[in-house]
Amino acid sequence: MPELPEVETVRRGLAPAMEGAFFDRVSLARSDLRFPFPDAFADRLTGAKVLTLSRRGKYLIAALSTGETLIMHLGMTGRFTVLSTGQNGADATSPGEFHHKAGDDAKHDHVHFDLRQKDGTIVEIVYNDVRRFGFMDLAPTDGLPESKHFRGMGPEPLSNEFSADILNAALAGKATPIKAALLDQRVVAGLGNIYVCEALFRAGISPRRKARSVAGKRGERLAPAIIQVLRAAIDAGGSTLRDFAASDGSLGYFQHAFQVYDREGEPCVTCQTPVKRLGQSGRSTFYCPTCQR
DNA sequence: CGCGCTCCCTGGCCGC
DNA sequence: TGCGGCCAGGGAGCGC
Repeated sequence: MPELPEVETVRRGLAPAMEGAFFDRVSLARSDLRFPFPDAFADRLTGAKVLTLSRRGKYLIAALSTGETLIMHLGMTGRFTVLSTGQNGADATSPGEFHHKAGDDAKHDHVHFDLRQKDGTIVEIVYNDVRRFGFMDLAPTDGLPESKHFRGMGPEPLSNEFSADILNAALAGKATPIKAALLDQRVVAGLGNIYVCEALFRAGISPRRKARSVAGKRGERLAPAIIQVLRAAIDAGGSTLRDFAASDGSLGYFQHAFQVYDREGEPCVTCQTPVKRLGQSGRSTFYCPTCQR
């Protein structure tokens, strides 16, 4: 479940291999993931230089020298593995040069990128996605914020565009439970089920409370709680939870710091009340019925 | 338009 | 030991 911290961790893992490098070869094992790849996907990438690798919400964004941007979403189980062949391209197709990728099944390797580095070496990046909820797209770099994946997306929670006032304004008038509101990428970008549960716990707010009743005093607590839990998770290198591995194959440790998520029946870290599980908008919500009001 | 629900996809896990 | 069913969940789409 890569959410913002995990995607940021992946970005940091991929950036050294991608920024300033050229797509030397692109190959697809199938014509679609969650959605079909865009027309001539491989051709449009081949030869392009990666100018920057950034992130918006849960999306990875590679700005290219061609005027297009490569947009990548990891869905539920998407992972990137960086394979250094140590040689300049000739070895890239030699099976002996491929490093073993612990935990991955090659039958779910869907995309291969060969990236030619400034020093001429080739670094291979493999995208593996068991459930194929991830996808890739290309869009003109010019006007990207208004393109379909980003239009209407809420503020980046770790940027200056996010604050308690901004959050309160987005929640005002919403009758939906605060849990559902925070999962809505138009309210704030990058939160998923885990970090919404954790942020609500840290802010002492019940996931069942109407969003509009959070706007105000509780919103003053919620915005900092969101920022803090995301920062802590990024610092820990992202959580791993079942399917996730960082792009360099290492695992994060934030999962050990979950205070409510996936802890049904276990004692609340604050008051010892058993953590409750609740179904909301088709997802599980975990919360402390005593601490969260 | 806002809101809530289903679907997509696979593998891990649980109960029988 | 095998098998059926449930669960994980981000985002698109659809219906009310």
